[in-house]
Amino acid sequence: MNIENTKAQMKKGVLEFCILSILSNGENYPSEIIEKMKTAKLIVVEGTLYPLLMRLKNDGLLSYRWEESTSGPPRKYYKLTPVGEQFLKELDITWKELVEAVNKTTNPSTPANQ
Amino acid sequence: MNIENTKAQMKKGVLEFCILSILSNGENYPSEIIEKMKTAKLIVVEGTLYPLLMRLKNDGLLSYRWEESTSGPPRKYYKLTPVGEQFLKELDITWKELVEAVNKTTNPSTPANQ
DNA sequence: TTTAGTACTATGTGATACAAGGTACTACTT
DNA sequence: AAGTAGTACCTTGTATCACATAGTACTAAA
Repeated sequence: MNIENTKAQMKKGVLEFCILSILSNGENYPSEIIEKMKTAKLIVVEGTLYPLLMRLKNDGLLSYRWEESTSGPPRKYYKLTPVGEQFLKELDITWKELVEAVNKTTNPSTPANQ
Repeated sequence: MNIENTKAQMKKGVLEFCILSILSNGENYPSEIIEKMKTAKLIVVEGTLYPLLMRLKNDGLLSYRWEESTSGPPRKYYKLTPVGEQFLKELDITWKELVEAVNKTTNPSTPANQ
């Protein structure tokens, strides 16, 4: 049992939310997503991101188009589908509820209401 | 892919944090923990909690004592060990960092500092 | 042709929330 | 005494996901 493992566990489910959020601001290809996550201090590696994008695409939340690159192989630019946008809204609520629930549990001295 | 599954995934790693937090305020036995979590809108079932408590105990973060009950079988009252208290402090930091990272990713228009 | 850099893909492992089922103790009823 | 309900603790099997690792393929420069 160590902090690193717990951090990894805490990230589960949250990555999905972050990726959809990033794509809601416009098209991105995987390496860009990794960069943006890193900027926000959320380290994600290829082995995590690619399967996740594949899953989101297969579930109809994302679509992509190929685009040639002048500096390497072609890139897959992903974007949200209407279903993805709807799902993102629900995830946003879910995340806020989780944060509030955790705060209630960990700060019982400062109840939110009552 | 549905919201319920994502909720379950988001809870990973967070439950550990919540349970340690609850126990930092004093001894509790499992059913009490489940009740307190439910009050905070964090539904946890026995099949999740018991293995988790066992693991935390085996890792030296928790200890317990038996106490007779007037209304059923004896109860296991859990409490934090010094190691558990230290770990909780680190988890608290980890949680705050995660919340900030997610907020940065999902609200890029309102950077926290810069 | 070789090497380096970029980009995408696939496989196997470990951790964990949960469903479902089981054991055991107490108190009340018949 | 036997049966029932309620409470409490425990175990097993499944699905999901982050990650490490390794691999494929394209471009450009040496």
